[in-house]
Amino acid sequence: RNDSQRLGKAGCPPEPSLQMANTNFLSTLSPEHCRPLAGECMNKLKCGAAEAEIMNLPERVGTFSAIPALGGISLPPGVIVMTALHSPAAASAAVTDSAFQIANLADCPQNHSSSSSSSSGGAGGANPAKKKRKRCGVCVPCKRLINCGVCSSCRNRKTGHQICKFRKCEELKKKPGTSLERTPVPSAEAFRWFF
DNA sequence: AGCTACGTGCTT
DNA sequence: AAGCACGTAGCT
Repeated sequence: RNDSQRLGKAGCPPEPSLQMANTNFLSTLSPEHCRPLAGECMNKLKCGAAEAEIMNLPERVGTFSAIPALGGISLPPGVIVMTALHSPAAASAAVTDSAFQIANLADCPQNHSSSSSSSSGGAGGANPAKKKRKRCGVCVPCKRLINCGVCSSCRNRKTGHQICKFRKCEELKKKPGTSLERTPVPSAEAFRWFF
């Protein structure tokens, strides 16, 4: 059983434009895709909450007053986006897709991995150089939820053991040590996710 | 135990 | 340099 099967109708057509179209925002609206498709840490409760919030959006999209964290303050969408992206407080009460995923980062094992992995390692980091890096979770590829199903990584999943090329984290593409923690997402990209 | 996907060596 | 194949870390 390959991923495209597990993801249901996931295999998207080879057209780049269509692939961009399925760049995960809409899919996030579906509860089904709320599940950890990529084996990442998606807290089910949060999923449900965010899902409910997202469901609220369409009817209030004019003012975005549906965002509880902002106390019903009406602001232009752009302002909300930027706020959500850069304010941890806003992000923790995520409503938007991007903010939702940022919020989930807080729950990612990588953020408390210092305790869990080092202890579970038995040797407990006796071999830190061997440690696998983890996806940043904020870059565009990381935000993709669906395997394209047509790239070499998808096609060769059995032997290649690689994540879909369109989902390969930008940070992981670089050599270890060449990055400054997390690469901030360009604001233009943020808008793209939001709308 | 089984799965996903990172790291790395080999091949093209 | 890019792609492929494999080992295996990390997670469920």
